[in-house]
Amino acid sequence: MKEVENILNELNTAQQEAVQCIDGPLMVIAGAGSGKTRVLTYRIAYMLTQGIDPFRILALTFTNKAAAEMKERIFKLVGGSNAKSVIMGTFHSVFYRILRAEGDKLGYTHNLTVYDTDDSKSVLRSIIKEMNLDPKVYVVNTVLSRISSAKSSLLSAEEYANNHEITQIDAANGRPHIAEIFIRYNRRLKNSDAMDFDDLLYYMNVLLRDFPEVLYKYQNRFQYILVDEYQDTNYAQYMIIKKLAAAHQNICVVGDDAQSIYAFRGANIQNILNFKRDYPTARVVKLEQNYRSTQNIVNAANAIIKNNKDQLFKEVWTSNEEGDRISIVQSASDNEEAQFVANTISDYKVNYHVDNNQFAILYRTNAQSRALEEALIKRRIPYKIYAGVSFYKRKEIKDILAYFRLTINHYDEESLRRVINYPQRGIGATTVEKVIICAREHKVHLWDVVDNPDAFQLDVNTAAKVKLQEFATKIKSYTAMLQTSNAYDLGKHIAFNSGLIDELKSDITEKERLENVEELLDSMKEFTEKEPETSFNEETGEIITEYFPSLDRYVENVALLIDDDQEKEKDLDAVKLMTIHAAKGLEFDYVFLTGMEENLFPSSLALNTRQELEEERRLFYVAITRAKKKLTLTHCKTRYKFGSLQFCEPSQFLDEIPECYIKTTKKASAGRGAFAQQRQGGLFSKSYPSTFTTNLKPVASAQPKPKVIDNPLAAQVGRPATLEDIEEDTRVYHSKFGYGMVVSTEGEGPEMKAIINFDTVGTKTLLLKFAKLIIPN
DNA sequence: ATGGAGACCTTTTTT
DNA sequence: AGGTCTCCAT
Repeated sequence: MKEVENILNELNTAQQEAVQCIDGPLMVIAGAGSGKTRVLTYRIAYMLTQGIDPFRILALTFTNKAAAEMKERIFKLVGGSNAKSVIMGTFHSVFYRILRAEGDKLGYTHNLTVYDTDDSKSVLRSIIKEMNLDPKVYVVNTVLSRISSAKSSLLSAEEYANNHEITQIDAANGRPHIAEIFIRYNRRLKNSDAMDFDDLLYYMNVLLRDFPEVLYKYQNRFQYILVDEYQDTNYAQYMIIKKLAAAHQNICVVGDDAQSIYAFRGANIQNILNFKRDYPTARVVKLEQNYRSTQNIVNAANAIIKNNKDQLFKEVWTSNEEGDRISIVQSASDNEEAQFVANTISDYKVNYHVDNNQFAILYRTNAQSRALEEALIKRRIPYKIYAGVSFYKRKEIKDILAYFRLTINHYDEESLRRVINYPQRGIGATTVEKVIICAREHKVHLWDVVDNPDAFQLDVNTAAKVKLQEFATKIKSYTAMLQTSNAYDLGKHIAFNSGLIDELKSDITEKERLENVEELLDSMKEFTEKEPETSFNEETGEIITEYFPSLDRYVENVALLIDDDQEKEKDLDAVKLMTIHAAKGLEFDYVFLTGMEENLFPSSLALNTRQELEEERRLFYVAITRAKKKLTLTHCKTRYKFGSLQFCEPSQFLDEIPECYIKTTKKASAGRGAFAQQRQGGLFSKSYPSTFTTNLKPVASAQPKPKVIDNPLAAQVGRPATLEDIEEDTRVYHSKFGYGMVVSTEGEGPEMKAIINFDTVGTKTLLLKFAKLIIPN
């Protein structure tokens, strides 16, 4: 174990203060790149050197990755079982563990299943169908988000239904039945002995609220609480923390209000802004020295975030070198933007011998990745996209996990429905429907009917009944093995015995899915052989150092896991592509932030309120502060959106960067005037032919891209027209028809048309997205 | 039962 | 454009 002095010597003054202040409430405002994780881990290490019992320390994170990383780093600092024994994990996983132990008080069992978002949606779909509601009105996503935010605000379904304000909003939106759906949804989950993600927080609150002895127990257990990313907590999380910390007040929250970017998921920035109000005696430590980025980047980021009203004061600074100025580059189209980025990366690699993995290309929306990918492929630059479906959300993985879950919990309705006829075993949709109706009529579980159709006078033919019972028998045979076979043995048995493996093998195109199942089995093997982590019995507080690695243990662990192949990713030398959200917490030498355009970033959907715009600005702040050495912002004049070509204006955020940090000057005028400005020069002045040729094999989807609107005449006679330009009596120039006057317009957005009376060729009706009109000088 | 055509809808997404 | 969902035809 490291000595106390050593731990403290590696920290600056503010960091030391944050580390040593272990009693009483503390808020650490950690600016970007200020060594937040370092403080968190050193703080825990420090506490351990002070003789604090690791079992008394609770550290909550938002991601499994963050928890794992912290664990590893603490282990390196202090080593041994001490580090392992700190209760560290995501909000959801820690509370899931507690709820499994205490859930009987709320009418759940210790086999409690967690439904992920897909499961929730599937339940909702079936309820909406059962209620004969129009799925086009009751859009699953909308309904789920209503329910989710209610739960995050600790509103029960009944309170929701009885709240006039809420029901009136729903009614006004034409969805008066959401409250009823909510009630049924909860009932369905309860009946399945399942909780969704929000329930894990909601019921943890209920537990602490309604059972004083439980509250007392955990207040006593967790005498030191640390919360990472506090700015992203929602109300439910906030309340849990508040209740747990109420007795001892040893609560340390770490975060950065400037990096709060998850309001759309219920995160409430007020939690961090109001910490002082909640804990008047709280100490506040600000980590303001940035160790990551150049002065230009840090200063630009500071200047931008100043435009937000909701924030805590802090002045981030760095002693790093001044560095390159920020480049702003305009391209004619999204494809050219992508080519520019790829070419620049190539240049850097050649000139400065930079590895691929020091580059990141960031964007606001996932859809933007395609053009970038194609350009990188052309340039033969290895890349990896960080997005898409996580391993545990893949169909084949969910299928096999559904078998596991059903084995453990027969009442898990979603799992039952998922696998009852997959692989096909002659239990068709009609039979399943009848089972559902029958179960609802008798108010029993689907499983009960499947297991014993005759007991409930199920109205299907004998053959179907036999098949149902065969299925139930099969599952029960798995259940019987839970105590005798370890997770790997049973998992493998189920994979083969259920027919799942054969099903995947039979279809040659499913090879990847088969491999994924094999990978899952590998991970089960690893789990089975792994030395168990120290745990403790929630009920008795007894420390458990050994347990049988059974399937239910495995599922418990995997239920809330997302990342899988972190290890592989670490040494992968590839350019990284991801959304800005996904980039939070990461850093790269060279960052390209693409699509700096109005309506894309900031998103057109975030322009309604100041709060929304401020969140976009924080997102911009996060993006900028990812860069260590060099930041390049790109935007283009046209971009394909939803399949049609759109004109784009530079993002208003570009105007917020003081010119002294920008490589190429940018005139102050925003909006129209800024549109035609050229932003080239310096390092990026080199132009690349737009028909960049290589002798490589063509890109996967090598369809010829529609020719970009890039009219060379524009520079001579005027600027390209935007949709907003076109109105009655607007004077325009067309490369083929010459000058003319707009007579009238019809339609909106990409489909907007204009009737134009041309001086020489007469009246024409033009679809504006194709017309390449120019506003004459 | 199963698959193909067409309609529809697009932000971000730690669990 | 592209993915997902629905519905209809086979």
